Amino acid sequence: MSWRKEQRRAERGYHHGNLKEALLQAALGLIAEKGAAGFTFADAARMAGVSAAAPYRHFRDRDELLSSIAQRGFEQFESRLTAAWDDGRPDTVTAFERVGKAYLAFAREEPAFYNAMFESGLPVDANPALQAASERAFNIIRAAAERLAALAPPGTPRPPAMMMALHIWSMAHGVASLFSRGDAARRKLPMSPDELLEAEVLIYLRGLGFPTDRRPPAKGAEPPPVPPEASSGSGVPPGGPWGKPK
Amino acid sequence: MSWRKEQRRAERGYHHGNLKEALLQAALGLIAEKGAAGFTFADAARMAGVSAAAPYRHFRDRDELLSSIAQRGFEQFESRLTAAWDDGRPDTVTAFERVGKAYLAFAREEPAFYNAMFESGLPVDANPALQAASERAFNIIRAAAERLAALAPPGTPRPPAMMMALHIWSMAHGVASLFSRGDAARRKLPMSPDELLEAEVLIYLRGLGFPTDRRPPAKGAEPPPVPPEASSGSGVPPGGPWGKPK
DNA sequence: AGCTCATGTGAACGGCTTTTACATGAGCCG
DNA sequence: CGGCTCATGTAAAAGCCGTTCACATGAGCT
Repeated sequence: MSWRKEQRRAERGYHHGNLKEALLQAALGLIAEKGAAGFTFADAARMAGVSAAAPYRHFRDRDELLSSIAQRGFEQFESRLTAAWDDGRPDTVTAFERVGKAYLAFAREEPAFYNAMFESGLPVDANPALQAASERAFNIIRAAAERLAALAPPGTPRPPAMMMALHIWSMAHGVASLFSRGDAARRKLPMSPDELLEAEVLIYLRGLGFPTDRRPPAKGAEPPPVPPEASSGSGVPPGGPWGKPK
Repeated sequence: MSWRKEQRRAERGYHHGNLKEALLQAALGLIAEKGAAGFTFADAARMAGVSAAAPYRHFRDRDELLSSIAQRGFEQFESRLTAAWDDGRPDTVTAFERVGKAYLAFAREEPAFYNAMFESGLPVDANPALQAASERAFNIIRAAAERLAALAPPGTPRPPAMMMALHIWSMAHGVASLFSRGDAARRKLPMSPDELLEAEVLIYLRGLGFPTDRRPPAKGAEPPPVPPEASSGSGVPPGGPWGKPK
C-alpha cells in the first residue's frame, strides 16, 4: 500500500539519507552493550534498517567502522581533557587532578568509545589518522605535565615531563581498565575508582616533591593566569591523600 | 619406548588421548598470535587434528576454553609473583619492586595468558574458580603491600595496605596494557616499560614516605632512619628515580 | 567375549563477513 | 520535462564459525 511506502520514505526512503551516521550511532550503542568483540556489522545494519550489504557502501569493512568510532572517541576525549585542564586554572595541581578525573569520567560515561579506543585490539599505529588523534589526546596530558614539571620545587631536579605524562596515563588507564568499567573486570573496592585514582596521583605528585595540599605555591613560583583560590584542604584530608587510618 | 606409544596414539589413534591439553596448548598459541578476539574454536580443533565438534566433549563452549586458559594464567601468574616477592628478601622495597617487574615480565612473556586474563572481556566474577584464582594472585601483591605498609616511617600515618596494593596493580596493569604488549597499543617511549614502571613505583613509594634508595636495611631493624633525599644509593641515580635531566 | 561409556565424526542449522550482479532513484544537463 | 549517470541500496551466494545431534568407535572393565 501506498501509506507504507510513504512512511518508509518519510523515515528513510530507499536511500537512507544518512546511513553512515546511523551506522556509527548503532555501532556505538551495540559496543556499549556487548563490547567491541561482540559487536556485529550485520546487527548495526539491521538496527539502521538496511540490508547486511549496505554498510559496505560506507565502510571498507567492519574494522574501518571500528576505527572511525575510535577516532571519533579520541577527538571527544581530547576535547574533554582540554576542558578539564582549562589551561591550568585555577592552579596547576588542581587542574591536573581534574584531568585525571575527566579521564575516568570519560571511561565510565563513554564505555563504547573507551572500548573501541583502548580495548578493541585494533592496531592504533596502522591508521595514521587514528594515531594522530590519539597523539593529540595524549598531548593534553603531556602539556599539563610540562606545566607541572616546571613547578618542581627548587633544589630538586626537574622530572621529565614526558615521563610524568606516561605515568599519569598509565595510572588512569590502569584504574579505568581494572576497576571502572561496567562489563567485566569489576572488582570489589574499599573506595571508588575516582578516589583511588585521586589518591594515587596525589601520592605520586608528593613523591616528586610537589605540595599536595593544593595550596598555592610559594610566591612567584607559578605564573598564575588567575590568582589561585585559597582553598583549605578541600579535596585532601589532613594527614594524607587517603582517609584516616582506622 | 613409552613415548613412542604415546606419540603413535596421539597421531593415529581414533581417540586423541590428550585432546583437552592439546586444545589448551593450541588455543594458547592462537591467542598469542591473533589475540583472544581473533582466536577460533574451529582453528584450535584443526590444529589438534580433530573435527570441529570434538572440542565440545571437553569444553561446554568457546568461553569455557578461554576461562580455563585464564585460570591457568592466574595460577602461573600467582606463582611468578610469589617467587618474585620471595617473602620480602632481601628487603621489603627491593622485593616489592621485583614483584612489579615480574608483573611486566609476565605480561610480556605470556601475552596469551595476559590477554585471556585481562583483555578478553570475559566476566571474571561469573566463574567462581576463576575469581578465586584471580584473588589469590592479587593477594600476593596485597600481602607485599601489607608488609610495606607496616614499614611506614614513624610520624606519618600508615597508608592502607589494600589501597597501596590497588595502586600498584593499576600502575603495573596500566603500563603493561598501554606500552608493554606486542600487538596493538605499542607507543614510542623515551624509556622501556620496565624502567617506566620502576620509576613510577619508586616515586609513588617516596610519596608515601618510604626511603627508595634500596640499600639493605641496617642490622636488626628494617626501617633505616635515613631521610629519603639524603642518600645516593645503588639502584637510583642521584637526584631521583629517573635519568639525569638534560 | 561382550558391554558400556567416554570420546570422536559428519551433517546440518543459523549467523556473520564479504563479494557480486543487479535495482533504484536523486541530481544534473539539455 | 526526458533521459543519463552514479551513488546507494538489495538479493544471493560463498566461505567461515559456533553449536547441536545422531551416530560410530574403541578402551577398559567384567
